[in-house]
Amino acid sequence: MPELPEVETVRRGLAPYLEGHVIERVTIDRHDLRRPIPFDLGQRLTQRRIERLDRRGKLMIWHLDSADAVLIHLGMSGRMAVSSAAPAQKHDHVRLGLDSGDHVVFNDPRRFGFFDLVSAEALVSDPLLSTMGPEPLDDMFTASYMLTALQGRTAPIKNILLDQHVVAGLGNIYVCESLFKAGIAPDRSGNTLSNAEIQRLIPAIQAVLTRAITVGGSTLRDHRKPDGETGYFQIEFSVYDREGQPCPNHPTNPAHKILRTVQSGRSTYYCPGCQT
DNA sequence: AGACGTACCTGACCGC
DNA sequence: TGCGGTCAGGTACGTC
Repeated sequence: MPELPEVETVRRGLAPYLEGHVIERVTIDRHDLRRPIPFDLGQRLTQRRIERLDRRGKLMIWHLDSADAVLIHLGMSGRMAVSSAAPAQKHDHVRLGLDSGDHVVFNDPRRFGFFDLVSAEALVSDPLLSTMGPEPLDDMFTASYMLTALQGRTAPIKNILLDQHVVAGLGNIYVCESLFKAGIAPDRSGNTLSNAEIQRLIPAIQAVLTRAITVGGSTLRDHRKPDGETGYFQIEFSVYDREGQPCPNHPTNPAHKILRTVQSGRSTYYCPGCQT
């Protein structure tokens, strides 16, 4: 699930319950996530105040009143939830009790995500964070940056946009949707994109992400806002998971039926009429 | 270096 | 109802 809009939705949902509050109790269910939970995480988190919630790509970062920061990746199936008091659920790996009486839970059935605690020095050299490409909604993410990034890249543009080193936060859903909006076929080699196409791609990505954040992300199966509500962007998908359905731009034209292909083992949805 | 296949893990869904 | 196969939003690693 969780791509940039979902992580941003979770961050915004959690912030009012967490920022300024003190962690009083830490319960860990199991340590063997994609990154092992540090054995001393409970000790280092207890009595720490959460100063600020941040996000970088698909990573959520909690800045504390200590030299540590919490790094959270939701993987494929991760969720965060806040409640006044709810019974522990299956796959609740980390549970925090706050001074407000609220409980914050990290739940991840597939354990592709992680809940890590790193020092300030380790944060800047973190293998994910230190090599991550620009934030797509930042001024740094421009057509000229992308032109350089695509030089010499023969891989399909779909795969390149999934590469977090090129641009942060895009996953399968938002890459498919952005390429549709930009009118670019997903199997095009990166280095064959024209200037005009790159000029369309940047604002297309930004528009798709911005709209998705506005409506709380996409809920296919797992994604929930911290209050348990679903996101709503899946209602607005143009191509993703819409194989055989009409393209929204040309609903009556049979040459504009959404197709599904597989690229590097992952589903790609696109309109063969609109995307060339 | 870049591209590609595979592995990690659990749950949902489909056909039989 | 149960079983096996397939698929899923992501990243890391080995190989060429």
